Amino acid sequence: MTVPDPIDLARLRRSCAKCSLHELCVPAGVNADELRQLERIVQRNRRIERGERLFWPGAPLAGVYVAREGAFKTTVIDESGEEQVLGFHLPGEVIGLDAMGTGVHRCEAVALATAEVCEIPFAQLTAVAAQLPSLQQQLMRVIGQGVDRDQVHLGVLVRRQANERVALFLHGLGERLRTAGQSATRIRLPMSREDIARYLGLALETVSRGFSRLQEDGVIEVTGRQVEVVDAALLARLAHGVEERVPRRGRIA
Amino acid sequence: MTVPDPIDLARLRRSCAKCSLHELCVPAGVNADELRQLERIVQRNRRIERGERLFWPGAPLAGVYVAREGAFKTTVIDESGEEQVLGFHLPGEVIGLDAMGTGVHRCEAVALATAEVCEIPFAQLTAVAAQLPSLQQQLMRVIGQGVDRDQVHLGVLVRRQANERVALFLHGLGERLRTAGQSATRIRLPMSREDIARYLGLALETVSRGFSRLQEDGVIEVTGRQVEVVDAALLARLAHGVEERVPRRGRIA
DNA sequence: CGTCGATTTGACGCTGGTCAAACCTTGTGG
DNA sequence: CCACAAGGTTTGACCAGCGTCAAATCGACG
Repeated sequence: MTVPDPIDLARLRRSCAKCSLHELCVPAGVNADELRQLERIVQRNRRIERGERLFWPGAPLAGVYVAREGAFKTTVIDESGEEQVLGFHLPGEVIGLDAMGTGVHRCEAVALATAEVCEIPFAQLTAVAAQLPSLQQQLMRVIGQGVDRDQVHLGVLVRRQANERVALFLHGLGERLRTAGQSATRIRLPMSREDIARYLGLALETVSRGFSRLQEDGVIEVTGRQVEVVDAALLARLAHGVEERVPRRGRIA
Repeated sequence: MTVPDPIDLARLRRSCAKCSLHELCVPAGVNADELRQLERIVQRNRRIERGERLFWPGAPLAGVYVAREGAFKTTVIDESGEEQVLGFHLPGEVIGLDAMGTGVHRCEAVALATAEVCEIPFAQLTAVAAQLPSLQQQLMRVIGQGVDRDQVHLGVLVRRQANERVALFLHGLGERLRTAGQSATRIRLPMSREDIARYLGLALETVSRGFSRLQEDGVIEVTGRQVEVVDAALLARLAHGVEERVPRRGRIA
């Protein structure tokens, strides 16, 4: 056991944050020694070209990934052959925990743009985690948050109007871009309208109409994949289902 | 360390299976000693009346639960005040892992019928798990399977026609009842049409019409909450989205 | 046997899916 | 640097599926 070293810790934290591993490390619960151990097993700077896959259904869980640059989508093909987009993964967000349960991936992760990822080999992660209760706990927490996100997503897909879904998507994306250290108002979408549609459970034309409608209403400016959020406050309200130009139909008192 | 004791193990396994803890214990990975330790901390036979809650949003994670009798639904209230049903929990299925991430429940669990539950206090579970890597892993596996289920649910809610959703719901329920040791064809639904509707993201009238349609097509016999599956094979096909796409009032060929 | 909530059934209109075509953006090659 | 090609995106027209409102009927339980 060594005495905690504030300077080293700070450097590692920065490096970790830079490498976007902060979801695993930063939110407290991991001390200097543990962070150092974790750092040691991280494999850095693996380059993934646009369209390349990080893993695919049936692949054994090799590791968890965090993009430093670029973006990913995770998808499954349902039995009718349709692609369902489960989620998008921006820099700093953990990818690959879906195989946690079975040890085998059920979805595939595709790079939406050329990406730089860090990889934590799973065997070594569990080995380290087994010796570090706080990391174990942190791992649980990250998984739990993933579940939370899924449930939120689920809530969005059901019972929300198409335009609300689009607004919520854009709003959420902005928030996440902000945490990733990018602008939340000047957005270059890494995914196509079709990807968004398959994420939101809509037809791609409906997504497109949603964007157009938001532009008409002065909420955003759209030019293809370039989106400028003009009225962030309004976007947030629309996302939370507060208004909607057409008065809402019958609702609980 | 004691030598594994097959007789004791068998007894415990049975007891565990009877108590419906099998999701945590049975699927291998837990040996006799570990199972014994786990058994020791299980609190048995807590009685929950219909409508009573096991936990609610904001409640700290006290333990994980498994119903031995009865059934539960887990729900959240979205920001517009609507109740969204996240899932139903039949005997043998673990309840309460949603608080894994944060340590605080985000949903509430309500008994749909008077229930008998076993509780594993969380603090003790983690304490035991910390010393038993295989249990730790098994815990992860159960959580992972929960995530899987969520993603399947998600897949159902999107892109599926209303009638397909109803068929898939009934089919899935039957399968789960079978694993719980009950009949998969003679079903007494513990939940209302409204609960089902809020689970599937439909209006309750649409769910009702879905049941009626399945009856017209000779798939099931419905009398209120009593459902008899007449043609299980057809139900399975409908659930998997094969056929359907039948002209307005035509029967399935 | 009566009451009350749950379920079914009917009628109608809106949201959003589908088909189709025009338009824009981006990348490529001349 | 421009022209062209190939996706990607937008927009329009149409209509069917399903949500909403309303009322009748059923089932559970006192």
